[in-house]
This record gives sequence, C-alpha cells and structure tokens, in this order.
Amino acid sequence: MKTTQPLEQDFFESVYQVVRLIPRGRVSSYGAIARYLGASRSSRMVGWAMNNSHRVTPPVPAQRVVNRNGMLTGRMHFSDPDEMQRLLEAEGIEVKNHSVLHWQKLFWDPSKELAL
DNA sequence: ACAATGACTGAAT
DNA sequence: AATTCAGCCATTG
Repeated sequence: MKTTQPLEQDFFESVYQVVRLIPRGRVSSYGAIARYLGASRSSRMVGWAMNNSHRVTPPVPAQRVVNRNGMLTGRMHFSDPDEMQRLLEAEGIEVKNHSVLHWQKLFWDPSKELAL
C-alpha cells in the first residue's frame, strides 16, 4: 500500500536526510528535526517517519534520534528493544536507564549546526 | 465521517 | 519539581 503520497514522501525523505547528517557519536531530537524542516509542530510526524525508516534506503541511523529528554522512546520499534541502545553504545554514546548520558553535550541541532 | 493512537513538545496546574 | 492537559497532524479502526 502506498501510505505515502508524493508530497509526504518528500517530507519523509527530508527527515531521513537530516537524520543521516547526524555525526557519529551525536544525537538529535524529533522536535529539532521538525523545526529545521519548518514543521516545528509536527514532531509526531518525524517519529512516524522514523517508523517507516526501516524500509528506506540507504538505512537511517534512527538510534541517533531520541526525544527532547534524551530518552530512547523509540527503542521498542527496533528489531530488538535493546538494539537501539547497543547501536548508540557502539558509537561511544553512553546510555543509562534508556536515556542518553551527556545528552545536552551530545545534542546535535540541525537548525544550529547546518544553518550556522 | 468520527474517534482513537502515536518513536513529541510546551504550557498549565 | 512532578504530573496533567492541550496542540499538532498523519495513519488506522
């Protein structure tokens, strides 16, 4: 089923591009990405886009996208609940109690980093 | 067509 | 400071 029309596809693709731009060892939030795309109020749609990200090519590092609190809210959407945390730790990001440590320090905001 | 849900966020209590 | 409410918008029942 399509579930995505051309216009929405472009939005999804834009989200994927931004996520792929997140440097290794860094993390970002749904709101930050949504805001960068001009849809600051559609943070939920970013999350929905990530839900579809598993079927997109090239693969999207969805593990680097967490909520504003640095919590791995989407970990259960991975192949395994611990997959997300494992991927983050593999990049040198410390995860404790399903949350990113040094979150504020590792936070990567596209509106600030890219629009600089 | 209406109601409920969701990988969110910010404001209000 | 912690919990609850409301806005937001696409997808699903």
